[in-house]
Amino acid sequence: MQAYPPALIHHFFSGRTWIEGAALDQLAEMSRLPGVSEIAAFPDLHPGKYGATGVALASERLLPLLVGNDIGCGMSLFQLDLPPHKLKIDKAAERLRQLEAEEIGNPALLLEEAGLPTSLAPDALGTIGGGNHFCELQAIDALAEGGVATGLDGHALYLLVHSGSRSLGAAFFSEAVDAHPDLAAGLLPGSQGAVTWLANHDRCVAWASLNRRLIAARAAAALRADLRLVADVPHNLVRSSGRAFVHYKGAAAVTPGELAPIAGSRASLSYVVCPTADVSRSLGGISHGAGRKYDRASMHGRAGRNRSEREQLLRNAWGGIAICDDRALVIEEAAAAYKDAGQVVADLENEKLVSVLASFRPLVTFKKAVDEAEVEQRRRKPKYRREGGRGRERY
DNA sequence: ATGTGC
Repeated sequence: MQAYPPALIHHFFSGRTWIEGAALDQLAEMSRLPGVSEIAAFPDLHPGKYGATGVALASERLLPLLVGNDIGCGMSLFQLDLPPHKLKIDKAAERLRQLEAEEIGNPALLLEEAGLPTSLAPDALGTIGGGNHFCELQAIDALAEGGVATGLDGHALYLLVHSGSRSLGAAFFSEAVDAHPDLAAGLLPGSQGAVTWLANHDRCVAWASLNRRLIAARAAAALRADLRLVADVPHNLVRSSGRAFVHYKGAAAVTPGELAPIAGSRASLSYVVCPTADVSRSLGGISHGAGRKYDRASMHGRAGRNRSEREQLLRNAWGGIAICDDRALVIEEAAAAYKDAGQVVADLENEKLVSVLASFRPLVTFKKAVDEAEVEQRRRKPKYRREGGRGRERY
């Protein structure tokens, strides 16, 4: 095997930001992957399954493991034609609870309009998914002069949507894993494996963007509002740059001058920033969110140990509420699991990668609502009931 | 992240 010199690792975070040692170890491992020339690490850096998250990485080989299974995942921000002063949070939450029951139109037609095959996971369109994904109703907390100039409006409500390619990216990911036993070593440019993965990748990026738009359209319909797209920025993808592939893993792939959302947590502020020309120093990447401080498993026992604590986790300091009927997810996504997005943004600003345009407070965070129809169907056809009585009875 | 399942 050919030996490569380890890649240059650039840190775009300060000593004030908590960075887990395991993530730095992963960075060092990633710098020794074949073909890697340069790595940019951002303040939301944290350990991930196939390498650290919060990273942009340039390599002459394609490294699908680094992008992971949610190919095309990203953040989109929309402005609503609703003023915050009229908002009744409980009423809005009640309406948003029905988000995924709202019509999205003809999926085949929507896919066709997006230049995608009509067979591409049409039934999953407009769904949020799990994990850290959400659709959040927000109001501007603070607005810089530069924010006003870009059309951000302190007297409007906003929707921030974080979602990806659902089962589609996962299917292409495992397809690549199955086809290439040595996928960790990367795919060579122009190889059949690289061409196939890149084509699937491009579809996932377009599908995920469409998905976020449809989630927002559903939310706007539930709120009886109209909406306009402010920003749409993916953070799990690859971009070609000359001879190199730049891999973004939990790092927003930005363009100088084009607005980018940086998500806070369920109970802390989110931001909209304007990337500067200096992002050429960070491989065109910036942070995409606050970044995890504690992994999902270690949150159990750390937060939400009893019912009243869990109920508290659904409320925030601004009177906002979260809709999440999944008890484990409430705990795993507690604000305490995340770093402070304000510190993340301060580091990026200090590195001259961005200017901050506005901060946003969370009012209603839609994560997961129990589908009553589905529950009812399961009740009729119990999954674990068998004729022969093998296995445990569920009811 | 994932219809998180034999």
